[in-house]
Amino acid sequence: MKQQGKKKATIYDLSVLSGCSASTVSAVLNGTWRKRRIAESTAALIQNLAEQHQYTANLQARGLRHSRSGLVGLLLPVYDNRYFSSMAQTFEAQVRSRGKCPIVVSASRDPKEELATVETLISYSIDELFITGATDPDSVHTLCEAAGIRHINIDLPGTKAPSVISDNYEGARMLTEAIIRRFDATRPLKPEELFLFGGRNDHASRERIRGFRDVKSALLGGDSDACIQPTGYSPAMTQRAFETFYERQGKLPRGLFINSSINFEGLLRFMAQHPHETFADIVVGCYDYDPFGSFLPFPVIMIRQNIESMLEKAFELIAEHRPTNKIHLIQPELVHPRTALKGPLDAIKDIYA
Amino acid sequence: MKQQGKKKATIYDLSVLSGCSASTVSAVLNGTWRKRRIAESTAALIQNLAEQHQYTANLQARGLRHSRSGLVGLLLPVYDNRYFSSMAQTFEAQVRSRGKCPIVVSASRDPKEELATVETLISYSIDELFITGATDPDSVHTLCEAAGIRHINIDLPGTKAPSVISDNYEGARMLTEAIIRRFDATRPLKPEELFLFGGRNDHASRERIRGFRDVKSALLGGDSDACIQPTGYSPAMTQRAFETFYERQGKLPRGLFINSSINFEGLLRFMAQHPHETFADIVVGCYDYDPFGSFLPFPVIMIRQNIESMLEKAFELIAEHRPTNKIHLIQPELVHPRTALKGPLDAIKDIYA
DNA sequence: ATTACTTGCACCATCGATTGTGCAAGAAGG
DNA sequence: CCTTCTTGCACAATCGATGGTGCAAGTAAT
Repeated sequence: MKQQGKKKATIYDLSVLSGCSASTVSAVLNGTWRKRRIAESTAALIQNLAEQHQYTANLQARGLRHSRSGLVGLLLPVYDNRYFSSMAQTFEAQVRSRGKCPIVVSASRDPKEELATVETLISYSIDELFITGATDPDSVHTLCEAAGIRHINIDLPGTKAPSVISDNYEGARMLTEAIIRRFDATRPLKPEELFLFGGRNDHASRERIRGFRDVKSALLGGDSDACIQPTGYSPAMTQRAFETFYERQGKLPRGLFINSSINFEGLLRFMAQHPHETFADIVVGCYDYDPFGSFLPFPVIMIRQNIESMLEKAFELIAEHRPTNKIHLIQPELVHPRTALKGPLDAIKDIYA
Repeated sequence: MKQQGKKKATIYDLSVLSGCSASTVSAVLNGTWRKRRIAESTAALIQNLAEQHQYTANLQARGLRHSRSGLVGLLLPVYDNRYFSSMAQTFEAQVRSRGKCPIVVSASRDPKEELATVETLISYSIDELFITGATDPDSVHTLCEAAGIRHINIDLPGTKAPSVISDNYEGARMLTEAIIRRFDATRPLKPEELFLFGGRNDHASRERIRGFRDVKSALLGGDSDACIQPTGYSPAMTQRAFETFYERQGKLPRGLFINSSINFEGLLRFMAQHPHETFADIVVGCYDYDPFGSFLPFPVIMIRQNIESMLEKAFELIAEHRPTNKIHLIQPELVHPRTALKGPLDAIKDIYA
């Protein structure tokens, strides 16, 4: 009974086969048939036919009719690091558990790409959009608004849409303090030995920098602009910053606050060019958690953002009838060196076969 | 001129505004207007209106008409590791460069979820589907076949659809040999000191295990089944395998072949429970590349699968009119310890602002 | 037997875009 | 002035699913 290579069966095909009208077939197959007082026997007949012919609804047609698609989108800047890939993984699970279909797309932190991508998603009548790492959240907001699409910002505070953000200020404070305290009282960290690398002029970076400076000057004093080295979210730029620093100073700072795991990859590239000894005495704090990063040969303290809670809260907010544009803060977590946390992959069953 | 909160403009709205028919509007906006001999001036008028009213086509309607959507799908098992997240990242870039819209979904290595997800994608009339890490590629094939959707397997050899796979056998050979040669001639690795952890009964694992055994018995002799410890693709299971081994032997094997970075995370969890000294003398080979993994405190040799080449080849094959079901092998690359390779993120421009 | 419901389903417009076809007005040619 | 093109566009069917409305046949009530 297979339709090999043929077109897919439609309700019209089943309508002819069953002798019923297309609307009856439709009602039976989308579950509204009791409401429409279709006879039990008719329903059974049609359901059998549908199964035999492997009927599946054309969701574009349904979406066209409903102006909704059942799709829920997640807009990411990139996939290829543990923060965003965990985000995607968790998002998928949560959307599926709500009976919808998750769609993940990335826009490479390119404002044009972002808008084009969002327009495309809107054109497919996605029902909801979760936005994270957008460079221009307010323009994205404008598009969604115009199309009447519910949307929410994650870890980026748009002024116009509700947002769930990680408490970057507090996280940075915890991390900075942990770095400082990690040093022995016999050879404590001096103010000119603590630097921040990475980040750019986005909200998250600004907050982290603020937290870093506040704690640094409180505990060590001697704060100056020189200890902040923004490099954008680029491994190559970050590597260059380390090389430059090293050339000038002949060594790395003993205390390193790295703004994200992407920037941390810049340090890896630097490491590949220099012997082990270069890193004998350093302590790294990285704002992002990567399980492998936690086990490097020097102490790496990490901040794990609470992705599940952020998404959970986001789903909650987006479901509200009239979401307010308030900003919801979620606390991140400090992760000590040599720690392997469970992640979204642990939720996946993998029967060894 | 913004349509704030209103419905989106359609060709009918523009039809009324311009005084032209909807078909004329459609032709102008989809670029076929020259072919339809629409006057230059009419086109300009309509294009202006479209811009003023922020017209964007309803892609569900277009897709319904065309039975195509412009979407290209990638089916992943999971997002949250560097192999698959790199795959997603590279896929996105390649699809975009071809003017289509990439859609990435994961199915958690669950056969049911896989089929359901593919059915959903088919229902949206996706144009092409790239499949990787599916547990049941042949069923997926059957669905695609029935719907007439071009599809291709990546790193998993379906018998029924064309496949591009990584040369897992050769990769495993290189990796095994590199592990063995890493040991000093003064204290060479003995056959009972080399173990393989991870993997399950899928094609990739089988090939890797085959390569491992062949090289091991050739170089060290004394092969036995005991040195293969399959644990599925689960960090937790892998950790348990290490703990069990450690309890029994009082130490880890000096040579460790780890089947994937997911399994490597099991080793991280084990590491968290044991002091540094436990790992003083070991050499790890991991089949998968993770930049952070490459810099752990002991030598980690990794295999980087050539994702760009695999996808490139896949795009080439899927574009062929009549693709043959042959299997195309792509060579992976050995990565020495302490190596930070460039990745797909380097292609992303990040102007520091 | 007449009125009043209930049951079970068919009819048809609709969502927005696409495209084959047809046709009027004007230009060109005889 | 009468054909024959060409130009420029309108008409209407179509993709597949949905849901409001209408209506015949059957049942119950008076």
